[in-house]
Amino acid sequence: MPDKTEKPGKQQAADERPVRRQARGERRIAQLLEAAASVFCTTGYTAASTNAIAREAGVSPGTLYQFFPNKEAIAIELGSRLMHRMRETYGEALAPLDPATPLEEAVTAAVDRFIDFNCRNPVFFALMHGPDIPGRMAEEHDALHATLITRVETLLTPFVPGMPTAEVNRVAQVCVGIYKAGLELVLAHEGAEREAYVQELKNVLVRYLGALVVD
Amino acid sequence: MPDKTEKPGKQQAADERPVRRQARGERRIAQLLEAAASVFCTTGYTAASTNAIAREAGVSPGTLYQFFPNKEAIAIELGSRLMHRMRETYGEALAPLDPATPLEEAVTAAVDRFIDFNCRNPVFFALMHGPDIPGRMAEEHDALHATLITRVETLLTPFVPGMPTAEVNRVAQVCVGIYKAGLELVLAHEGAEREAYVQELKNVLVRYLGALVVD
DNA sequence: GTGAAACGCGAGCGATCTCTCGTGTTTGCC
DNA sequence: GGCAAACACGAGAGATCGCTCGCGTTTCAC
Repeated sequence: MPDKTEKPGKQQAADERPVRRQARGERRIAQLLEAAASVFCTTGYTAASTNAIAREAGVSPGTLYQFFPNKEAIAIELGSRLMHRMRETYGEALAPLDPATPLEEAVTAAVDRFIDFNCRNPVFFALMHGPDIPGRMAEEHDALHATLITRVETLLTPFVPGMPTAEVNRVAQVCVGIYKAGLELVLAHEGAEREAYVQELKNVLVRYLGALVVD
Repeated sequence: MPDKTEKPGKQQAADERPVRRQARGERRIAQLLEAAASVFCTTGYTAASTNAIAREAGVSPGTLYQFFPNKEAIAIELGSRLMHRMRETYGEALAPLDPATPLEEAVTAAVDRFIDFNCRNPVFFALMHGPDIPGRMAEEHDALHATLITRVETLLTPFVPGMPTAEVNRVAQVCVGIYKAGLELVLAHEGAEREAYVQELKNVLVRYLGALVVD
């Protein structure tokens, strides 16, 4: 039974009470989500135990379940807040491009933004990457992936005017795949080495897409 | 306590008996490994239960533990046999290249071979991909990854004569990352669509590496 | 044929994990 | 101040999983 009562003041279906949160409760929720992020990062979702999350947050298991109906809901809410933060950080993300923008610049901007976000929020990668995502998490995951693909497609379209949509979709899938692989390498290194991998990721994308543009 | 007694006739350390396998036992082992491959493919390593593997193989849990000391040993042995099959299928893998071979041909040959192997043995991907690999599996994983990187480096060297080794290593890491991402997309599709993704993967690698060659 | 060892079974032990429940404390509203 | 609801606790119920153990069956060397 999912708990939609994180925000107070919303009317519910007949079988759920509003549960008016106090300031203390909101603080606990934030605390628990932060602890969950930490635990998910180090052990992954499935291996993370709710008791470990509660311990990390310095509360009892019972308290955790005061705010989340189950372990999955923690990850869902965490992912949701991450998505929200991502949207508000980048507005409409890698969106507004006048067709005059050169490809290299567009790729650089998009990669820089996403890499930056993922470096600041390593949980994002941990939640998205694992094959250990159960039930409703998978839906959320697929939805995010789909919107990402769609956005890349619209980003791509002006650069490859005559390409059939099926092929555009394929190219977008490949781009996202490349980005994920690059992100993994980037997160695995630090400092100058990390910067070098970022540059390499940009190179891969620019050269791949560049060949399609002049084609 | 790891069990090195899969092959009969080997002398052991003082604390382990040889355990002379009968033909029946070898058959059971193959049966169990096949079942494990199936279960690992559908649920991943950590989520796979030894009881499920035994059930899939049509034997009791006790019988499974007659041949494997623990769950990890199953994955280890499975990975080991997979590696062996890979080596014997491709000899020294993507090895002998006279320097006259054009880049595109080299990439095509290497990608085709690896993709083919991974399509025939989907467990390989399942075992390598998950972040859910515990203990000694991780070592095996890292070892394989390292040898793969090294091989790609030596493959790469004749094409980029003046490049410093650190950069060669980075390029190899990127290539392997790209391959993994491409493999995931390839395995997610079938028929003509799959072929198209294989071609796209080759394109990415050729264009990325091509720019380094003429550089 | 006979004995030893390999094979096979399945109930169940111990550990772990998710989630509950009874009880006590704090907070906010009148 | 008083009361209802939100918050907090932690033992433990219930389920699952890896793995064991005792005992019965099959195989094989002699």
